[in-house]
Amino acid sequence: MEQQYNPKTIEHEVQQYWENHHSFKAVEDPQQEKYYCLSMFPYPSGNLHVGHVRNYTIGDVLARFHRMLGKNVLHPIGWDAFGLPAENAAIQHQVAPAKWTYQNIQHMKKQFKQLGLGYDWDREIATCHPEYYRWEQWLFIKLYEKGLVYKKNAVVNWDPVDQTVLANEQVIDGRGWRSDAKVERREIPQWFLKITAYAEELLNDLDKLTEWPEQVCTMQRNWIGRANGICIQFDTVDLKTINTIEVFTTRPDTLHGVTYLALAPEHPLSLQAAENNSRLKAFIQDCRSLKVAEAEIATLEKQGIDTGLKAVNPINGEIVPIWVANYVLMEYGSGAIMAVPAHDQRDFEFAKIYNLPIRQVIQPQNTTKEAPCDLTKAAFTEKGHLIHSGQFNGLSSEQAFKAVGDLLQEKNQGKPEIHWRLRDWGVSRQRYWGTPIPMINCPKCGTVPVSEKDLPVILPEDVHFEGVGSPLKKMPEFYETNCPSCSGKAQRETDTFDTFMESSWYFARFACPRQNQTMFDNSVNYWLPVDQYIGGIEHAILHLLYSRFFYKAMRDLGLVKNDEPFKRLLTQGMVLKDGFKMSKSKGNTVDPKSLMEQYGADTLRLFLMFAAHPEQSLEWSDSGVEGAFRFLKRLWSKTAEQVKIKKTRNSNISLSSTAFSSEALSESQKTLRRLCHETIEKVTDDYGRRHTFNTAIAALMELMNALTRFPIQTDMDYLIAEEVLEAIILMLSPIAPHITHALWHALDHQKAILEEQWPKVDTFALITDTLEMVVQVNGKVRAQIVVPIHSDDETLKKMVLNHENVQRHIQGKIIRKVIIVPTKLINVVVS
RNA sequence: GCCGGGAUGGCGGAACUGGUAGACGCGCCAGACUCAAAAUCUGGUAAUGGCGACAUUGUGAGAGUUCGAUUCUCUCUCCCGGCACCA
Repeated sequence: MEQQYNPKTIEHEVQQYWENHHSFKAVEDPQQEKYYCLSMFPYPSGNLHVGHVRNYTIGDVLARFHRMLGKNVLHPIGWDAFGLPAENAAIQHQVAPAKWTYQNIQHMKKQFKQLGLGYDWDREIATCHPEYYRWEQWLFIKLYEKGLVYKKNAVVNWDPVDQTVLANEQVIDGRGWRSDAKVERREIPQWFLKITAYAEELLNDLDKLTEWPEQVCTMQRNWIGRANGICIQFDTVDLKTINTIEVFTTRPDTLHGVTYLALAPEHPLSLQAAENNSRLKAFIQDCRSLKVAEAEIATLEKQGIDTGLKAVNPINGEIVPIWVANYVLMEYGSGAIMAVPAHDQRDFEFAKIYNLPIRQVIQPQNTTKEAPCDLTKAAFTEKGHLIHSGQFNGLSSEQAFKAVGDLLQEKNQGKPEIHWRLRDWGVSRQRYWGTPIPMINCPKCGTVPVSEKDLPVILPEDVHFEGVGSPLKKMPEFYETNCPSCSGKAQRETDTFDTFMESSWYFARFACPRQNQTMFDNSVNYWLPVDQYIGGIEHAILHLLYSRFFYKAMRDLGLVKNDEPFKRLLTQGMVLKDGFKMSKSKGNTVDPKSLMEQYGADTLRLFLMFAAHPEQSLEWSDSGVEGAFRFLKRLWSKTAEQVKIKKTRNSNISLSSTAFSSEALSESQKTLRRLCHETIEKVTDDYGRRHTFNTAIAALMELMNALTRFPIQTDMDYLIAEEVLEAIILMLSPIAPHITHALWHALDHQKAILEEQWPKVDTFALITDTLEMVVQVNGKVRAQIVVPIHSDDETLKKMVLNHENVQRHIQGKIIRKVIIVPTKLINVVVS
């Protein structure tokens, strides 16, 4: 074998070997346990960044590890190919989005191969291929037939100069990014998927996701936001057109504390009131220049205007003013709220600004007298018991919830309701580079879905892209068609789907990506659900929730079995540099290409897995890479040395591994074997259960250090060294697959390392007869003692109290107690 | 603003169930090899005091629970992710 580690030639050769042997081709085999490992597919932006490398290396490590455990592994990859950046590139570089995207895919594919990622390339998919999106169009029509699709008006960011809809990302400080014009909210008809029909199940099934990070489940729970409350009707005073205002509240117990109502600026009554109120009209107009983003509204300085109208509190007949306020969302509830400044922080802030009364009606638990709590700085938002609430005084918040609800229901002015924060999913995008929505607008028949036999509706790829508006709207050859129902002249939808549509089902299509008769065939029942899904924490809500929704909807259409698509989830942290998410705009990207050229893919993979726990954000540093490279070089020369010894020694010195357990081993031999098998135990757990590749690598480095210090003099030394070295190489192979492939071959193995089994723990090697315990006095470490295993408490106590350093610290003091934590620690408490 | 997460040596990080804080790596220091340098190998490396044994302090800040807290509870500061048209 070569004396020098030369990653460039090795990696190329090994990659060639995998290619020639179709090493990663996945074939269904009902006899074998399957393992479907998937990293979230990338958007083909053109350049690979370190975050990608991290994501795909984690997936590759797990796929290779489970393969060595004997499972039938599916590890596919594809491209989330539709999206806004392609349109931007089209404008910037005068290249069609399709061409730009395909070039990027080619480029990134090459880089993925250079990274040594073990994908089944036969299953590669790109979402911009008609063979892919035809099934999305087909599914959309099925969902339409099932009543899960509807059309309604919804607000978008409208650029009045460019006459185009803008993404939130394209609105900067309230202005269009290209035109710099003040953005307006505009309502246009759009398609929606009824995800709220699954709200309950999406919430409840989170409990089944025991192998998901708890924080992701919590975020989804909050996002779905089940709210148990009461819908209350306030009658308006002297108003004929709109005689009630509906509000939703989760705190009916605070109903006596209502001092005003607040309407969203888009609320029908707001608009009506503005008709002969120019100040209000101007205010509503002002609110319209807001970007369509919740964060935008929530961080606003609270503003509002009194409409002059009044409403009646149904519980006590009190007349309260009706305001229009910018902090009330039209999308949530009924677009109107009852304001209780004393017990809601946002209402409190608003009331402070406009000098509206703040009336306490809830008193903290455990307080008996009716003393007002401090409401000068903030609202009291917790539950308690009622005061100043007439007949309800003295009730707890929970009791009042029911009592108030009952009374309102009796008076026919309210009813219990469950509200969801989750809103239906708007899937229309007024953009070119996306899946065409398979709908036809007929002047006679209205909206009609495209016939199944006419699918796919193909997106024309050869277009002239100006950047203002979608080219589809200027292409009669695209939109002019006939109505499937009456055959008369009709027009196609020119909007395309939200790109989250494609990513909500691609994981299932990997089971049968070339199937052109049906969306899925029987192979989905073999491969799904995904056993391990890996992706950025930034996808914790939207992508994962949409995918869960799709899966349930597809289940109800009989397309898949099971309730949840992803059994186990690993959310990787961001790769940061100088404390920021890497992005082109910040100019802080690290190019993996130059690192790969300098050190090779194995070093880059090793470093990324070593630098941090996969779920934590990773602070990039160039210097650490050197250390990973050094480790591989040491492993290389250690193996070369071992091979040399092998050649000089008698060839018949092979012993079966049981021989290692014999009493004949020396202390140092036993110690090294024990460390080796402890390491196998730890690394197996780190890979399989904990997914902490960083600590697995640290353990392998420690074992390597021990091996380096172990002198080889006898045949037994040599055999033990070989056992340890082979264990290190095998356990490192999922992370550094090229070098370990070469080293395994150099150690005279015929089988390729990726066909080998994961090393097994020899429990005999773990046996020891002493252990080290820590001795504390009053919780401070004062000594370490080596004790025979299974020592009884009395013996331990005696040993500890006789210890010189312990004696010094307990001298002249009274021993209060001695705490013994078996196998770990003894704490002497004195005073 | 709301929801979720994070903060540990000069740096990246480890400490899994409340039990030796700083594993492993980087960097730095010293030594070996070398005419010299690079590479490589060996040893040291939280701070303070001490020749040393050892002692004191120390995990963003402040409080609390406990024999014992990086770990649990509360309050706060700063940073990161998401907030429905970036993917």
